[in-house]
Amino acid sequence: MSKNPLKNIESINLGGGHRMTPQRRLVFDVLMKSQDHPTAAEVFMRVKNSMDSISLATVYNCLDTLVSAGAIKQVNLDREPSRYCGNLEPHAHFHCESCSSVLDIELNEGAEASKSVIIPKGAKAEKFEVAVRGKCPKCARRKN
Amino acid sequence: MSKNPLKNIESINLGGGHRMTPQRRLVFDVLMKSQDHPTAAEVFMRVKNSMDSISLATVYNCLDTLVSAGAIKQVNLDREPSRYCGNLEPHAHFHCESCSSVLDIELNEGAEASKSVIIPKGAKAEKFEVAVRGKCPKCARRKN
DNA sequence: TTTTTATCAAGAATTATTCTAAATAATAAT
DNA sequence: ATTATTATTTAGAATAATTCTTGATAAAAA
Ligand SMILES: [Mn+2]
Ligand SMILES: [Mn+2]
Ligand SMILES: [Zn+2]
Ligand SMILES: [Zn+2]
Repeated sequence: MSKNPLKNIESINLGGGHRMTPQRRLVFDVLMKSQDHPTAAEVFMRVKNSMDSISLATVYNCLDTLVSAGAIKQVNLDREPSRYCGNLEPHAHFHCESCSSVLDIELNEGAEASKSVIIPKGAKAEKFEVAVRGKCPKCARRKN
Repeated sequence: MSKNPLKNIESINLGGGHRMTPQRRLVFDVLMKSQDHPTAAEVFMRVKNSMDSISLATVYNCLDTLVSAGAIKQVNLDREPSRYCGNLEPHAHFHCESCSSVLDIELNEGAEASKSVIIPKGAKAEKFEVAVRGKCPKCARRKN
């Protein structure tokens, strides 16, 4: 069973006069099938299998549109290229320091991240993000 | 009272045959005096007041060296330029979405961020980071 | 002093991303 | 159905933060 129960892109409303297009559909589909948080360049390579004529600029455009529409998420690690995530469930990310892979991690109900920090008086906190870095299971078990 | 009780750079050991130099001292001093998480370009401008001949490349080099030595921290927000922080106490960061300022926020003792996520079996978590984004007190009170 | 090593500075190179402009396609208006 | 409007795609140029290269300088070691 896939973690991302294949959402039908037809059901996704992009809003603001945005059209559903073959390119956007393909980019979205790649993300729904991916568990590994691909970069724009990786999405580009995967989409090219279905549509050889697509350009990298279009992939960037589609990713931006889908992120704005809330259909996918953008994941930023330190100084590395942005990665994209098709898992819309609330979750956090684990960044492996040796292989740079990104894993979804579940949030613990009851232990909210919002309770771990003290928001300054008068500030309006809108989003809490927890990131963990370390070694992924694969890299942790490797000797050295 | 400053939040960063002016650490004497002489007392900082950079390790690995790294020398203390006037440039590194100045960059460090700027960070100790700053509460606002300046970017490399901002550090550059501030350091130029004391040493007009310093170059941006050197500021980048000094910042990297100081970060590696653990004398300062690097703070990365989404796709924006890196910022640097002289506050070595454990703390988190609040990113204002309207003015892009970065504020230190305190960690709540007892409600650890590590408890809010479920680490994958076999992974070695080394660092937990909580980031909050929203509107800083100044921007929140402004009538839109 | 001579040799070695680290650092600095200027500018070139890199790289992820955004922008520009022209072509194409979809939608709306007539 | 034609025409006009608007959105989209594409290739390539531009941008911007950062890193790299290289030739001085300077400090430390021999
Ligand atoms: Mn994810
Ligand atoms: Mn800070
Ligand atoms: Zn790994
Ligand atoms: Zn603000």
